[in-house]
Amino acid sequence: MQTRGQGRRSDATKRTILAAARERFAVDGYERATIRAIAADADIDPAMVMRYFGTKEKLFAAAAEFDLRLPDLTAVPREELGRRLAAHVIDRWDGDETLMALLRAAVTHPAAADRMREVFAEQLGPAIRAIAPDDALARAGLVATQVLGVALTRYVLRLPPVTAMDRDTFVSWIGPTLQHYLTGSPE
Amino acid sequence: MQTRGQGRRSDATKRTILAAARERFAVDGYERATIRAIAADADIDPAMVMRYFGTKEKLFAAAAEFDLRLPDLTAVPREELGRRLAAHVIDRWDGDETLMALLRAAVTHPAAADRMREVFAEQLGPAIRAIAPDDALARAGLVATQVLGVALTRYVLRLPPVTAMDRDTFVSWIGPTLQHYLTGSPE
DNA sequence: CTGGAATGTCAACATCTGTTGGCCTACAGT
DNA sequence: ACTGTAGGCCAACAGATGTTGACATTCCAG
Repeated sequence: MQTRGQGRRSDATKRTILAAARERFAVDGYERATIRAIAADADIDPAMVMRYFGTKEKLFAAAAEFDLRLPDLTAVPREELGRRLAAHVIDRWDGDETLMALLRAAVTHPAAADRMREVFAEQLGPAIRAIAPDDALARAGLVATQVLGVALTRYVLRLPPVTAMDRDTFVSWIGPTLQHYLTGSPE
Repeated sequence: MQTRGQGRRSDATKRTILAAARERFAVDGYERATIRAIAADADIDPAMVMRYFGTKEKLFAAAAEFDLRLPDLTAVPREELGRRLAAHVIDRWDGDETLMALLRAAVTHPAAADRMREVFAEQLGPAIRAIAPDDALARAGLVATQVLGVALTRYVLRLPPVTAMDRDTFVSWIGPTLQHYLTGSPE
């Protein structure tokens, strides 16, 4: 038995599988991402995937563990909240495929949709409650519509005008919207 | 041969199949919506579906024919554009599952994503060019992020705070955002 | 060196998928 | 009444999928 050092040898394999799974789920969505394809990407026998993760469903759950990594919004000047959040979102997601995996899967797979709701209930909700106690729930929902709308059109559907927009222009447009949802009131 | 009157007898069957297909695609997405399930819903043999539509792709294409039915925005007072568009979107989509079908499928199925881009290029793009010739493309993209974000969170993911919001509150929040994207400038 | 656990490989399973071709039925035109 | 044809049904195919169990290999503690 070995309990110190780099950990089990199989941990490396597990990580390889997870990386391949994340990519496949991100590109293909839950149904089209087959265990066999993931295993082939990882250069590993499909049976290993089952041995380590038990089931496709559990493999997805492990691969789609998702952390928004929201910054501490209470430390941000109130009038900059929107821009800061917009910048964070785009910086966080350009180049990370975990969100795409989760989003693509959430749209067709009920369990993934549950997880998506969890992520927003447990991460976005509290963060917003900390800076906007009134109507925090509604505000979080509104922020979600805009933020996930960006994720959908930019990273998943790849609408040309949206992908073409550079980071700063983006922040200048989306920032004020989020600011309004966070600190404004309906007209 | 019969060419007048109610049309062929099979046209009714076709319509039944299309209705069932729209519902299944909307609920399950492209991959999980099986021809067999659609046929069962329509109380028809799976082979009939193939006979009439040739292939699953073509069936989807026929079922996801989608019209935003945008109103004539040039007839709307400039300062009301945002609210009017927000109201239209929510009224158009509450209760119509065609959008959900298209959206769910577009996320995992490349051909459906193409169609989604077409819809926005051919319907939203021109409508916005008519009222905002400058930066029409970028503005259309921004509008798409917010509008599709609403569609995604309200009708597909069903985030509780978003589904809970009633029509008028919604319009009061989303309207100004769209107004800004249509007629404003980045900060 | 040796035995047993951890890792990995291989082949097969049951099931579901889109799709096809043959067959039956009903009915319109003659 | 006869026939051609459109509409409908059944059974089957080939391929892919998640999953499983039996077998081989590697590795390390004793």
